[in-house]
Amino acid sequence: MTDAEYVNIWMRPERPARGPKPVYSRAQITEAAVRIADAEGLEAATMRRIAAEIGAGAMSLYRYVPSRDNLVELMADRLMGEIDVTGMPSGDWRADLTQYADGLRAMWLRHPWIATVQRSLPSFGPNQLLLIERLMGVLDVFVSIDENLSLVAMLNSYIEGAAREEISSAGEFRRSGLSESEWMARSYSYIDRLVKSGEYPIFTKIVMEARQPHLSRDDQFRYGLRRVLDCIATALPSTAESPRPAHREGQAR
Amino acid sequence: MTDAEYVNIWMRPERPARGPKPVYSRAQITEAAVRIADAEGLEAATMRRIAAEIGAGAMSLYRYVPSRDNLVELMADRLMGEIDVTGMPSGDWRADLTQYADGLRAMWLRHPWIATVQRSLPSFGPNQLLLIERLMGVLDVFVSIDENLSLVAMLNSYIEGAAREEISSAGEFRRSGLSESEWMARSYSYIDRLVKSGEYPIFTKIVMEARQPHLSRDDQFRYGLRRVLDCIATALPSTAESPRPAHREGQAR
DNA sequence: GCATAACCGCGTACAACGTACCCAGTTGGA
DNA sequence: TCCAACTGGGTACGTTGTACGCGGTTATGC
Repeated sequence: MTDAEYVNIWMRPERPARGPKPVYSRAQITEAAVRIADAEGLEAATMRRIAAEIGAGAMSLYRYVPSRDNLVELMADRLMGEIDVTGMPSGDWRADLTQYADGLRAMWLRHPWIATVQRSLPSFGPNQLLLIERLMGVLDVFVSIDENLSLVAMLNSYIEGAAREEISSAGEFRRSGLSESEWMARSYSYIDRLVKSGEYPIFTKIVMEARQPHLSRDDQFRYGLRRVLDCIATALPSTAESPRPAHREGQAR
Repeated sequence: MTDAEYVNIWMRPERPARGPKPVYSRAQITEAAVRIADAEGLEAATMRRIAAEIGAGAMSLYRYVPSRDNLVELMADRLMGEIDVTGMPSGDWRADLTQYADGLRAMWLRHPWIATVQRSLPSFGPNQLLLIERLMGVLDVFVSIDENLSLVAMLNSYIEGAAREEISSAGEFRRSGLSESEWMARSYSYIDRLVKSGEYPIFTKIVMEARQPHLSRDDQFRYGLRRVLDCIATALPSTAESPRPAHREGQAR
């Protein structure tokens, strides 16, 4: 009954404060779990492993967190806190959204396991909430709330999609157990076979382009981002664009 | 050695053809796994459960598939085959991309568990390859290959992002073990507390809007998609837009 | 025609997982 | 001072992916 009351992690108090003082803390456990996930992937962050990391017994974690799923929620919200959105409705919406985009992408690349946590239901942790307030505050003065939602969703989709692609194509060799060069050698023969078959002309062009990219990953991201921002600009009133005209090319930074 | 040769599922032959005739098949196993995942989520599609579904012993599956991870790859590629891209470079790129977008979104909503399979490395199954050829063929005549990649990535990100949001906000209550109404009642109290606190004005506006949406999910998707297509249009040469002018409003269909 | 190698389905077994349950020790409020 | 409410954590259970090996089946070389 009292347990069922707190289906939501964010409503459950960390410690009811009656018995002996707890030795550990949610923050400490979350930190250890993030550390392990960063180094070895999310599936390596088992309850036993996390407990060992902080020198506790496996079952002790359940004094602080109701389940592993809930701990992952905590981890995800902790990551949201890494994105710097201080002073975010600054007046220059392009600068704000660019800073946010860079921050979110960088966070994904630092913690690629975030791609594997599916929010089965929206989870509004404190960091997530703060992010929503600041980020959506940027366009709030220009457009209606549903227009804002639509635009921010498009921006977020672009960033996450780009990050997902970077993660899957460049990193995350943990799962396969192969080193990067090993995998390259293996998959090369398969891709080579596809190319040589002549049945996939466009795929072949993609492979050739990928072998000799003339844009760095950062630049590719920036290029696509500028396109998305230009797209957002068309949905804003003309008064919004004053600090930095849409058609003039600003420097990259 | 001979096993290590086939790290890639698509290079491993289904059956070496020497011993007795196999009773089952990869396609049959994949089909059963998809059926279970659709009904009860991907984590319910265990090897034992899949085997039981087709009336086989658990270990028999390993005669056809090297590991569960590889089976999931097979499942994902099977899903790609559901998207109708026949005769796709039709000349009307807007119509083509709209059809693709609707198809991909519908597929995601039919198989929400696809959101939980992370391609740790790009997996080019036959259906995936065919999709790439047809889809990227649409813009191939207008732009360079890297521009095409950038545009298609943006489109895909939008579709997947929108689908992810629909899945997490509307469906997928399997994991929590709660019914929809139960969960609504629980989370309502949390959201209500956030709203009443007055600390989150924009979040509050979002909640109010969500309670009384004035656009259906389909329309929301279409609205955002049109914006993305308009954005793509600006990157295309003016000759591309002939069949359907950008500034004239076509009917929804 | 027949031995044999290469396959088949699948039962058993094992390590690793999340976590229910329990117990001894600790502590703040009465 | 006592006891309820906590603490850390050991043991144990059900479930998972899958390594291994068995007895039966079949295409192939002689």
